[in-house]
Amino acid sequence: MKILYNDGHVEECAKEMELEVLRHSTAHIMAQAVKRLYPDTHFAYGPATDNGFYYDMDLGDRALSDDDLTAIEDEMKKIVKENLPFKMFPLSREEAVQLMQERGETYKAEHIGDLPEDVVITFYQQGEYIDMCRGPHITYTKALKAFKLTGVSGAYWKNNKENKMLTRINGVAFFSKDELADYEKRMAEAKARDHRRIGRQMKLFMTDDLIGKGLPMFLPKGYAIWQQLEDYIKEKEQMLGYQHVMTPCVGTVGLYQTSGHWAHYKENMFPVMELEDEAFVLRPMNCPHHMMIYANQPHSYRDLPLRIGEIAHDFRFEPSGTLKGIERGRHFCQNDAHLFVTPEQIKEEVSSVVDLIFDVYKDFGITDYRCVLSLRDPEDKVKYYQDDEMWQRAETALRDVLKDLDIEFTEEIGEAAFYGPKLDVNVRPAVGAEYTLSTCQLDFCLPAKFDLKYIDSDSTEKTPVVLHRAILGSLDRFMAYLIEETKGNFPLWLAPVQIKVLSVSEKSLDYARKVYQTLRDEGLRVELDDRNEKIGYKIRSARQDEKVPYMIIVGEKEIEQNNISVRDRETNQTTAYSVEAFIEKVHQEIQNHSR
RNA sequence: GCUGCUGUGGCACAGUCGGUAGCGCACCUCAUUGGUAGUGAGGAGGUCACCGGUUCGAUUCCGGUCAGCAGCUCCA
Repeated sequence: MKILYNDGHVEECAKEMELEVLRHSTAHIMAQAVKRLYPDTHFAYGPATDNGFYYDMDLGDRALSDDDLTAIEDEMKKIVKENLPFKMFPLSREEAVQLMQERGETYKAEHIGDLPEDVVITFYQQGEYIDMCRGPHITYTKALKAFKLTGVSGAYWKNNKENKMLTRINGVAFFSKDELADYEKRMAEAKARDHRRIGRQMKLFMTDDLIGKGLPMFLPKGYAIWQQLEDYIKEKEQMLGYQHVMTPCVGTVGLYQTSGHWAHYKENMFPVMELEDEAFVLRPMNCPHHMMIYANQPHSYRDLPLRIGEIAHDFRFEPSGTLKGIERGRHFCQNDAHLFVTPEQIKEEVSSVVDLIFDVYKDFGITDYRCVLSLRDPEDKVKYYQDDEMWQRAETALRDVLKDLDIEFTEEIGEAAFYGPKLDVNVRPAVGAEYTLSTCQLDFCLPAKFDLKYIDSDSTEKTPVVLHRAILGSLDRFMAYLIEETKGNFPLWLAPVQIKVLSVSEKSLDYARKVYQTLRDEGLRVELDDRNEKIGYKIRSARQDEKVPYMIIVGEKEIEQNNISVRDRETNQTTAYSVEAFIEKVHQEIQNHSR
């Protein structure tokens, strides 16, 4: 594909850049179509994205409907058919500003002011449409063969919520119609494994307006998974010397004033409850409680590291628009722990936390993640605790550990917690934006605020350092991730229903009940389908609705041979087992935690 | 929270250019006793999210509220 660069020359485009250029040019063509249909539209930014492009624009008071999008799409097709050439011309800064102002493009004019002095300001034009842009672009509109407008939403000018909200039209573009069809197929599949949908289908959790939005409730089958996760991670932690505690879901306002959370996050907390002479809030996090546990008794350096863990219920008043099933709710359960360590122990403890994270990911087969070293923005004097020396020390310490451990990571400025830098491990859900699954945060700040001490070997009082860490993050979110990764086909050890016994007919009912009871007595999560239905139908519903790992089919044949026929979810193969041999196999498999 | 879209039985959807609604799955009953992805017949279930307005009449049109979805912002 030939493209037009902003110095005017045309050249074959590097393969890896082609799609981006095509998509960005699609944004221009869309803008042209919009301008034809709604001449008083003013444009802001219109970049290429992962699968397509968007363009932010000011449409005045106009709201776009799906029909409007179709009309824009049709106009775009016309423009493609007209096969207009893309042309490029540069202008001086003054001329550029003047041209944009003449055309009413105030956002573009403002943008010129943000550009570096030495940059050459270029314009691209196809037909009657002119757009200030650094390019490069396709050479003719006919190069655009497969695109679709996917939706309209709002976005703030320059991503700042103080600014005017513009209309963003999103679209996708590909080289060919086949690729577009492929993309649409992938999107449909992603939607089908959205944890909210599967959660409802499999009866894992529910919400109800009368309970309140953002407050999911786990049903028996969802809670079965939950309990497995809780037991799993607590056992791992116990092996590593963690001690688990249980603390209340409320605390006084004073507690959060002491920690500093009050100043930063009170808008996102459920409002204060004032009773007798005290003021309480539902707790949004557990650090302060754990700090007080540490402070409950004096500590020697010999006690450290002290690892306090809790599967803790937290409440955050998240903005309504950010709620998303069990991925982000207003109540959730953290797999939280605070490690109280001496400065010398930081490296070893961070490294042990990182090991634990990856050990757990291995158990769950999680391979698609990204590590981020989240640093403070030194310019932001409001959000971050002000102590340059402390930040310097903490960020350097965390970075050094990550380097020593040979972990691949990117650094992101302004992503730190107010009290310290973080290592975040991020994943991408089936639908929606990337989020953090695990985190490990280095904190020199809260221990000082709570005046925590230990007596060092030289008999002097010193302040410990705290590592905040969450491995499964919140159990809710982790479960959301697992649902989407497995499409509800949980591994045997997690499956809410591990085994389903299906009777062929009434003649085998008694035998089926006996098998069912035997498995239940083994502590297995088993169900019996003794409905008056055909075996094919029972298999279908066990597969489709409940995604049961093992189906046991029992009929007259099995009674005669005193065995069971086991159908495997993965292979759809049926194998004959004695009940004892099957129990042995299943226990074995659960122990191994892998399939 | 902001912008936009959506809201019809438990679920997934039709439909009504204004005259109070249907299909499939699920559910219940009966018959069928069946062997590896849907046995047949019958039945029950909805004041079309809620509140107001327009109208002889609103599920349908208009306004508001609530909820869901997408994006933005945010995520200790």
